[in-house]
Amino acid sequence: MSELGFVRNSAAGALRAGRSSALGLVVLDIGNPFFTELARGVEEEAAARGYGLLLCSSDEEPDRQEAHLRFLEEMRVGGVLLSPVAGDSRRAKQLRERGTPVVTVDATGRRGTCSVSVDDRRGGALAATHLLDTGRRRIAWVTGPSGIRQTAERAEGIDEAVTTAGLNPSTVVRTVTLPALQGAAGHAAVADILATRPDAVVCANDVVALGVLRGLLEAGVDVPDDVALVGYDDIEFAATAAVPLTSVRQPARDLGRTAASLLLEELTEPEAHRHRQPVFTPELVVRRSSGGT
Amino acid sequence: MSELGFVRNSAAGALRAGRSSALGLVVLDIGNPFFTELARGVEEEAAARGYGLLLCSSDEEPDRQEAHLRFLEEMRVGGVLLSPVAGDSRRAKQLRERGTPVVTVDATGRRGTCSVSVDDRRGGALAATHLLDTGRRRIAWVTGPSGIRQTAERAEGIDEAVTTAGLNPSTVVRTVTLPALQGAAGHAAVADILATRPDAVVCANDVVALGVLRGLLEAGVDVPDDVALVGYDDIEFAATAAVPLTSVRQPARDLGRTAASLLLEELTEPEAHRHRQPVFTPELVVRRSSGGT
DNA sequence: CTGTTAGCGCTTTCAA
DNA sequence: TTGAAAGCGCTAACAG
Repeated sequence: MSELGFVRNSAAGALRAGRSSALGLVVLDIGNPFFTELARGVEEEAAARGYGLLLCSSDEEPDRQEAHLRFLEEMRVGGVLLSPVAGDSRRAKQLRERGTPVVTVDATGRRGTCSVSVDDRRGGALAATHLLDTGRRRIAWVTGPSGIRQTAERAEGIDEAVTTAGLNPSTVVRTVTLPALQGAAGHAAVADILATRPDAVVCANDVVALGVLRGLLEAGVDVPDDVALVGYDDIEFAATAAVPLTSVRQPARDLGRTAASLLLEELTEPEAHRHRQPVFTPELVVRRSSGGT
Repeated sequence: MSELGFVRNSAAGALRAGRSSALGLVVLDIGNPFFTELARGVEEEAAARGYGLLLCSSDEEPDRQEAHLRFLEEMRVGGVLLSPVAGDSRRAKQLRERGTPVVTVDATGRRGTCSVSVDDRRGGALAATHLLDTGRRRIAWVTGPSGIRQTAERAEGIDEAVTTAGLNPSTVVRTVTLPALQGAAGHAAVADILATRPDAVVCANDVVALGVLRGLLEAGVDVPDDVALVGYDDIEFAATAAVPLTSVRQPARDLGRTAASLLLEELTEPEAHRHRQPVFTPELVVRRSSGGT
C-alpha cells in the first residue's frame, strides 16, 4: 500500500496532537565542538525514542535565542533543551506555561524544572588549584559576556580555590572579558591578557583557549614556561593543539543524553515525572600547556 | 489581541500549504567545523528570508542520511540541502518527485538539479603540486569511505598533478582508507600510513589531518622534516595545531549561503528558476606542517 | 472591502 | 471488527 511513495505528514499529526514529535535544542555556539558533542548525545536519545531534533544556535545572542525559541514554539515541538544565554528568558517561561517542557542544559535551572549541569564551581577550582600547586600566582581569567551563568560559577570556583590556598583573589586573579566565547575573540584579546602580567591564563572554554594560545605564541610568549594555559571542556582539538592543552573535561555527550532523557520522561509520563537537576562532575586533564606532567 | 501569548501554529500552516517554511540541511558530520561553518551560511540566508532551518548530521552513514531525509519529508520542509554520503539517494529522488527542491552541497549534482561545490580536483592538485614542488616523492593519501564523491575527486586531482610533474601516480601515491573521516580514525591509522613509507601525507579533511598529526608526533615522526602533512578545509583549528597545518581552504560559509539562496529561489520562483551548479575555487594555505614558507 | 467557509491529513471517537 | 466522521488552526477562495 504505502510502498509506493507514501510518507506520513507530520504537520497534520502535529496539528491534530497539538504538538510534534520533535524536540528543540538551542545551544550557545554550534561552532564549539563541546556543543556538537552534546547535540549528538541529545540526538541519540531522541532518535531512540522516535523523536526528531531541531538544532539551533543562539551564538550567545539573546535575541537569536528568543527568535529560535519562538520558531520552536511555532513548530509546536514536544519539548525544548536550552543552553541559556541569559538568566531569564521570557519565551522559555511562555513555553512552559503552554505546557511545553523546557530542560536547561549546561547550567543549573531553577527548582521546579529539570536541568542538567556540570559542577562549574568545582571545575574552576580544579583549574586554579592545579595552577597554584604548580607555583603560579597571577591568574588571568578570560571569560565572556556576563549573562552566561556557568562561566560566572567557574570564576567563583577559581576565587574559592585561591582563598583556600590562603591567598587573596583580588591580588591573584585578573578578569578579561571577551565579547563572545570564540577563538577569534580570544586571539584578539591577547594584548589585554598580557597587560595583566599573568603567569597563568584560564579560559572559559577551549575554543577561546586555542585562540589565546595562537596569540601567545605569535607574541613570542613561551607556553607553559612564561605563561601556563588552561582551557575548559576538553574538546577533541585540545589534545592536538600547538601546545597540548590542559583542560577541564565535561561529559558533553552524557549531558546531552541525560537532558534528552529527562525531557522525554516529562513529555511522555507527565504525572510520574519528578523534576531533577543532576549535576555532573568535571575532571582536570593535565597536558603540557600548564607545565604539568 | 495577540500580545498575550498568541503564537502562530506553523504545523497548521504547513498542513494547509502542503509544506512548511523551514529548510532541511543534512551534513556529513556536524562535529566537523567545516560543516558547522557551512550551516551558519545556510542559516543566515534562510533566516533573512523568513525560513527556519532543520539541521541534521548523517555521520557519513547512508542509513542515517535516509532516515533524516525521511524525517524532513515527513515534516514537509520546503526544500533540502544535502551533502550526500553516497551517489544516489532513493529518498532524495523521491523528494524531488514530490516537488521538494533538493540542492546538493559540497559535491557536484547531476544536471537537472542545483548544486554547489568546490573544484575538488583542483584542490587535490594544489596540495600535490605544492608537495612535489618542495621535493616530496611519496605521498600517502588518507581518505574515507569511497562513496563520498568529493574525496574521490581530490584523489584524481592528486594523480593529475603527479602526472603533470612527469611522475607516475602508481609509484608516488599510496592510498589509506579510513572507516570514517574523523580525527580518531586518522589517529588510529598512523601505523598504516607509516607502513607506506611516505615523505608526505595528504588527508581528505583537516579533522583527519589533526588526528594523524597527533599520531605522527606520538610516534616520534618529525613534521614536516620527516613527513609533510596537508589537510583540507582550513578549519579554524588548523592554524592552532601542534604544527600549524597546511590546508586547502574551502569557502564554507559562502557555499552554505549560495546553496540556500539557490534553494530559496527554486522554492519561491519555480518558473523563473534555472538550475545552476556554481563551482567555487579552493585555495592553498601554506603553514609549517608542509615545510613551506 | 469585510466576513464566512471549506479543506489540508491525521487521530480519536462513535456508529454500524 | 470495521468504517465513517469530526475537528485540530490556518489560508485561500468566495459570498455578502
